[in-house]
Amino acid sequence: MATHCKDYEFLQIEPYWQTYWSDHQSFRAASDSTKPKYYVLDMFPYPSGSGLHVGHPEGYTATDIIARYKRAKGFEVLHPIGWDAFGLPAEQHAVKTGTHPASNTQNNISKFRQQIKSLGFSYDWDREIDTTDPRYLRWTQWIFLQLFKRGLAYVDERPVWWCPELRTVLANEEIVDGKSEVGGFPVERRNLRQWVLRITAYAERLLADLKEVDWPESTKRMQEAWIGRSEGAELLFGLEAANLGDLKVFTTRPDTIFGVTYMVLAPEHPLVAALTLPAMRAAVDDYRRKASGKSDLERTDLAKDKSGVFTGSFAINPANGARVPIWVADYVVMGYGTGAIMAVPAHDERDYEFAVRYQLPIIQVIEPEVGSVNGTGSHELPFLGEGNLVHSDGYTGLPWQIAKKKITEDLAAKQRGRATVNYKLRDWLFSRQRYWGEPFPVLWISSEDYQRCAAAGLSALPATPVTYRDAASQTEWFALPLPEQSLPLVLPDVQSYLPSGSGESPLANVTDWLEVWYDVKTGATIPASQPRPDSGEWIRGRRETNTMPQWAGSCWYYLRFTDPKNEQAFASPRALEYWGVPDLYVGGAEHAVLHLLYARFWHKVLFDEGLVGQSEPFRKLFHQGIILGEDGEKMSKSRGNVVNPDAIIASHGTDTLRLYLMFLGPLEAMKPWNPRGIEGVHRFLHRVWRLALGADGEGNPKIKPDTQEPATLEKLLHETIKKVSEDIETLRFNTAISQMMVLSNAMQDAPQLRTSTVRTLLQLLAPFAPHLAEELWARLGGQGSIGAVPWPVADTAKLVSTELKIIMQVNGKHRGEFFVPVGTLQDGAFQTVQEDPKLSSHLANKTIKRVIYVPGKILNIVVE
RNA sequence: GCCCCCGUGGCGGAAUGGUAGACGCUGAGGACUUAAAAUCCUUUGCCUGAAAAGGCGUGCCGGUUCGAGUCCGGCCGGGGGCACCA
Repeated sequence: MATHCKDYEFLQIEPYWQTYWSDHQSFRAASDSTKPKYYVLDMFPYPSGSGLHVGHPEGYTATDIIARYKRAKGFEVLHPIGWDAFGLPAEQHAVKTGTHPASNTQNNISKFRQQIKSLGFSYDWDREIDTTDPRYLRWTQWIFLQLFKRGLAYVDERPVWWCPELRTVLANEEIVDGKSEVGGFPVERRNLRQWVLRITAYAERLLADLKEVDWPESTKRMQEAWIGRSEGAELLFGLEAANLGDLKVFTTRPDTIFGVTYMVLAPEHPLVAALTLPAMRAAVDDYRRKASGKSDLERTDLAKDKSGVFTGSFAINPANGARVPIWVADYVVMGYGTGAIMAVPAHDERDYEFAVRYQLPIIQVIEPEVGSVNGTGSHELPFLGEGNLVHSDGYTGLPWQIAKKKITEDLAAKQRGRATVNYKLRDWLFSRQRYWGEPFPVLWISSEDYQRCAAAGLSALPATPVTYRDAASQTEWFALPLPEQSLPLVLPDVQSYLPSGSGESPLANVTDWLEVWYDVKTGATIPASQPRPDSGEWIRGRRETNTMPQWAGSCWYYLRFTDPKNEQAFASPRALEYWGVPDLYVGGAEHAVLHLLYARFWHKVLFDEGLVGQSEPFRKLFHQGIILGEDGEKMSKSRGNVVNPDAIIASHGTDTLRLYLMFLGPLEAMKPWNPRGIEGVHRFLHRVWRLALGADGEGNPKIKPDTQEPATLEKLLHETIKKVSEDIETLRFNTAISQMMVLSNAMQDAPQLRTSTVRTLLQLLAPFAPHLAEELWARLGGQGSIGAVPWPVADTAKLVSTELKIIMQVNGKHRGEFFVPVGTLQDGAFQTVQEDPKLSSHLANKTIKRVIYVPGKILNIVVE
């Protein structure tokens, strides 16, 4: 038990206790425990080639403190770690070196694992998972099949960002300032066949259920904004060319319909060609060509300078029969609403700007209420505020909200519109043309074969088949899900990791994997190059060459941790029932929208399937802040301000690193690294060492099992127990540490110390600096691991004082202080002041107007 | 442009509307030492003052209150998110 070093030799002590914990399985999370459970989760890392930087241990230390604290509080704690190991860098490395991305990935994982282990976190390493492991990705594929079955996955030609340099498709979020996020290469638009997940079907619930979670308000707001719900109406405008039918627009302001002076179609709108008159054709075609060549970025760059062309056609306003010109302009986008708008320049900034530029009429139909708080009566346009309708036959005088409802209803009654809700949230582009990702467990088969499979009821098929038409061969393909028993579908080896230049992944070149005979009875496949077997029901199929994006594995990993080795299910109902979902989830704010939204979506699908018991995956969420470099800038290799945790562990020990990371400031704050500050906490740990042990390495002689301590120290001890406990619960670790410093300073000054006092300090310190705490605990005769000892409880009887310090103020200014017995009333306190010549001197020659007494705190005397 | 968060000593930061600056770093002085490191003690917001004490002070301006770093309004500065979403 324990090392024998006389000094604080952290390089001996830390590995010793890490081995001890590992040997004793100190952090094993038992699923059959009778204790209440606590599940605390870190956002698992992508094991990059550059290894850990100090930002990683910041969040991990926080959760480790919570985990160790909750164990001491009697909880069965699940505190796992794993690897979000699919990712573009590994694939790029493979392209460069020709080695399989799995080998590079495993090297990186080993490095991360070793680094994380040296930090002494109390993870249950038996539950380590790796998203690229076939035993894991099998269930990622399985969950995809559940989405597929429910009609939440489909295939569509989508204009996607194509990066010629990376030879891959990028998601919007992988593009920064019009360049690829990785490498900074130029990107362009290309239409490619993509898998898309119908997250929009869950938009309403994803929005509504934000009310149920304990998350940072800013994160909830970001998700709300991302989902972007807006209530309005779809309205039908007739067309002068009646044979073309109606023009459908979406608007949030049906109440302004009498102010419509023109219509705008997005350049990609399907009616543009038909509505363009011959005289306008050249200009419109030219405009559309230019618009299609523009990236989204260029379009937004030109936001200040709106442009458009007139088609020559007119629409008919369903409210008043007015003839309205139809324009094409790229400030209207095809992807939102109907891709067409009614323009009301008097009450919309964008329409106003456009109308001014092209000298289109502007009709005001909302007027601010004169004399009201909001309304000044001024008619400056565009007017976006509250008000009543004007120039709106039959509605004039109505407040706009009422008019909005009424006009929508009236148009609906005439079959000219209906109230609708629109979302900014788009369906989720769920495929990548890459090698290093989960293959889709789907086969493309012919229409006839699909009909046969459907008739035989052999697979769980969606209500509507997922199909696509191959442009070259004009064949329609049907997506057949693989049966559960043939999962996992693993990646085949490839000759080259370079994408096939056509936009398909390298998998398109692996003919024997790609083109197969498939036995619908057994789910078996053999290469199509072999003869079709005689027995069984073999059909021809082509595998999907797309792979899933990196998000897939991280959408459900928190569930796998509850039962990571299960081969029958993604997790057993029993494990899911006991562990449920994380009680606390800690990770960076950079995942505030996408990862958290995607995971919530999948979780809700699993909830709808009856597979999980909660509608939300992450009840409580916390974002740790970013640690900046010494220079106050973001840490980056190019700036040369990166702090490597390995170096700190070697020079100061991991307990010091952990403590310092928590002492820097509030966990959520962005804060710079200060190499001198670390000496302060290191000194603190040295002081604790010397407090416990003498120079000989034996117990400090001033510690006695039963000795008299000053009452003030006893009180401070219990105050510290209370504050440290509360601060851990609220993740305010910096103030918890400073309180322990206050206590240890007082203990250092005390001539005698009770053994129990020292032990309690060690217990409070144990979640923060576990190695040192274990060592000193053992040296002072403690039994077993300090982490297993029940957490100390503050004795409230020890917290009360008999005497209170009262601040004396005159007109709110601090003028002195005095002591009174507990329970002293205002008169008593005032009398004390009057009897004290020094205090009462402040009242000389003054008229006392009022006295305010806050018992135990303030006596404020208001004088004239 | 819109939405959100944040501005406190030389530095990181602390403060249920109630002593602003806890705790730590840095600096200064001292003890120990042949010397240095380490350690320990004192001190460290600014101004006046020998001291006692007093005045000023939480980005700026105003307000509410007996009392404001904290609440309200307006500005200035920094950070994050969204970005023609009709």
